[in-house]
Amino acid sequence: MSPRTISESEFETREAELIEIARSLVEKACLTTLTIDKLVAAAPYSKGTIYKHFISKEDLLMAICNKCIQEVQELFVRALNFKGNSRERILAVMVSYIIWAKLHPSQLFAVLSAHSPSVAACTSDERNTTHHQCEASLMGLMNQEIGKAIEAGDLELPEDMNFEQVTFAMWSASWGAMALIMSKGHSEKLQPMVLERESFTNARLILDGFGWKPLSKDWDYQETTKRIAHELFQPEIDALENADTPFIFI
Amino acid sequence: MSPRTISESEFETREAELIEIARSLVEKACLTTLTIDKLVAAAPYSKGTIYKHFISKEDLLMAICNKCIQEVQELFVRALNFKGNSRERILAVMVSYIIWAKLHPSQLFAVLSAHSPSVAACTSDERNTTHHQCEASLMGLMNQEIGKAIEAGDLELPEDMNFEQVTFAMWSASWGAMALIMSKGHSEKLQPMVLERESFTNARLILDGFGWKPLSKDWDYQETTKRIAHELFQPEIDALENADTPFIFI
DNA sequence: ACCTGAACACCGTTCAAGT
DNA sequence: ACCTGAACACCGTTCAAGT
Repeated sequence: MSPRTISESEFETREAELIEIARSLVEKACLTTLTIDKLVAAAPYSKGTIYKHFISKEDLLMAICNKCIQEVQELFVRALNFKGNSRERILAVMVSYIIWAKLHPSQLFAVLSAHSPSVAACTSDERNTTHHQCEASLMGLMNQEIGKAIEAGDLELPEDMNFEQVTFAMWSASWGAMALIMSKGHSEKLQPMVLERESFTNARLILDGFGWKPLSKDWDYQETTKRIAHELFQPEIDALENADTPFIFI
Repeated sequence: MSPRTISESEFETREAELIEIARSLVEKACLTTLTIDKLVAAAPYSKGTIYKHFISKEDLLMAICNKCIQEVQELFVRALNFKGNSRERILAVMVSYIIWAKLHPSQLFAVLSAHSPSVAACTSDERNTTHHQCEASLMGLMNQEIGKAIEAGDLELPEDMNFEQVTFAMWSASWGAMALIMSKGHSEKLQPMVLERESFTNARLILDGFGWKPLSKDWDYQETTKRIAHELFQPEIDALENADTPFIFI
């Protein structure tokens, strides 16, 4: 093959291909066993070429994380199309996140791990920028929904808070539940915790705390959850069923 | 020195010493740069001896984590002695946790990192058991407080929830806020988030969601926070001030 | 101009030799 | 019985040589 300048788009295609291979390696084994050597072995390119794309192993991890966030974003968009009130749509987002996490536990671990100072420290500036854009985009979807809820009269923004803080409250509560439950092996105390139930509990408490209507006492959100699953995520629900990690309806 | 059998207590003393050296290395630099080689260099024992105590690097990390949890537990106990109502005592626990995290950000990172399946997988059974005991003990303190709150008529246990779930809701919401804020470098969206404010917001929402009295609208918890800081943690507050990472009163 | 893979450095883990 | 540290294996990163 004669040497020639590869175009930017070819470069990007190759990068996407590498990220997919890396993700499949994570999926087949786990994040800890992912090495650059294994990526080289699984990819049709050499080590040097791979280091043209990722300046470090952490950079690769962040690239995987960003791809995951984009995938989650698609689910969020689908969730926000749910025909219902504003709080039901927020619940749909929660459901979609939980479904994704249960479908791809190893990828979730990549997302969790990518959120550590040591990873960001070894990541290229562009990748970091992209990462922040990905997260800002997710937050933007939520902020938009908050605006709609206020417009609809379902929510009153606490005077000393902005949209980002409201989103952060929901985000961090979900994040904590996921991180603790999904990351944990066999803790006696955490064993009985169920991701679906605890996530919904957190969401319910936070949303009731905001006075986001309809309050949990005034609405059957269990019924809403069933509708969400059935109307928006039936294929994913079936996939979870087949993988013997069924979605638990509380 | 003539060879002789070392006693169990000598062995434990040596282990505690090694853990302290490892913690000081983490404190001086960061968790990522901690290596067994550096521990060997800093400790008066050889590599082989260190592997008598820790079956892997992960085992050492878990040991550090457990020591941190014990330290946090002492702060919790102090917090629960606060003279006030049940919800104020819960707030005192939150304050103590935030203070510890701000005093020891690198150690917090060790605690966060230890909570990952890959770490638990490479940890000795005893260490893992101890870890679960440490966390169960922390949860036990909270559960006890929940019992007192119910007795005092401040809280009504939701019929479909047990004590552990109530504790988990508070724990996971704090965990998520800490993990996201402390682990993050310079995200534009997360930059404006303030650990103290966001943690208290989460706690307020969760506790209001439970209907834990006095509700935030009926009590000046900002005043309580000041009292907690002053009456229980003045030395730590001063230390934070001197470290140029002051505790932020919202 | 781009790609390759040998070479290097670092670090977690083991174990034969020593006391 | 206990300790030591050289040796090994693995893996992230670089760069001189090749096309």
